[in-house]
Amino acid sequence: MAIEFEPVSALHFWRETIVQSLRREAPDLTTRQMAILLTIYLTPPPHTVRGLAKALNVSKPAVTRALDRLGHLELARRRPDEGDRRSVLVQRTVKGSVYLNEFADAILAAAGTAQPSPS
Amino acid sequence: MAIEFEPVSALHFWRETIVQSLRREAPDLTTRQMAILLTIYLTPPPHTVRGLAKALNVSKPAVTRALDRLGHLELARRRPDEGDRRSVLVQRTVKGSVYLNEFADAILAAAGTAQPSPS
DNA sequence: AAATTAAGTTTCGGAACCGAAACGACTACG
DNA sequence: CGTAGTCGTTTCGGTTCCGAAACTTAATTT
Repeated sequence: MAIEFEPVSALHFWRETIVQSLRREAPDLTTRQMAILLTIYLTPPPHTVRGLAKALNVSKPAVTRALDRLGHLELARRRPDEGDRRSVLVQRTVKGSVYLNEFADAILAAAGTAQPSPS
Repeated sequence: MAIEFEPVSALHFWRETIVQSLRREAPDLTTRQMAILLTIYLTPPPHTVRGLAKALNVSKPAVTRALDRLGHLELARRRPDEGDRRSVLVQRTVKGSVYLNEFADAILAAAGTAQPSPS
């Protein structure tokens, strides 16, 4: 799928994607929660609370709370670090993979519809 | 700017954009608020509360509250409809334009880094 | 074995948000 | 007219979120 991106069409594309996700029944994640979820799935492990907080410029309690919510939704999972029991390793789940696959589809669909308006 | 989009790179691109906006001092808008702001700026007027609510599949009180916040941030403005005084017309502002221009820049920048373009 | 440092969580007070329902202002219809 | 319908806002009860600071547990240092 090839896209020619200009500022206005970039905004159209963004709008199309988030409007689609508003319509879905999929759980509505905050920006922070989404950033954490994407980081877990897209960057190499291990992922710790402290590492996520630093990488995303967010406080540690905010990461903890986001993980509470993601865990409750079964989109991510906490697992104690056997090597250092102070640490927590954040891991992926099947539901999380499905959720992000569907979200990627929404992005691609939006990229398709937001395109045709060069005039 | 040309982009080849595949599912995983679409997610990388999305992550890059929202992580950038997390870092900014720019006010953090909810998904609904962002959808409303984009709709005001990207689709033809007039924009009313009920129209926005219907277009975005959101309740009217949610639109009212989102407009309260956008108005307080001066990203959008309410103006009474002289023709039908029950209605409110939602209008753009200079700050809103600036905000979205910067956001478009963030999208384009993310598209650049998230995509080691093969062409 | 203290004392210190580190990682993550919990507490605290406050702010923002949500849907459903009630409400006031206004228009349209009979 | 008056009644019904429309539009946007406000109220109500409840949930979620936030940062700062205190706290718990575990590892490291002295």
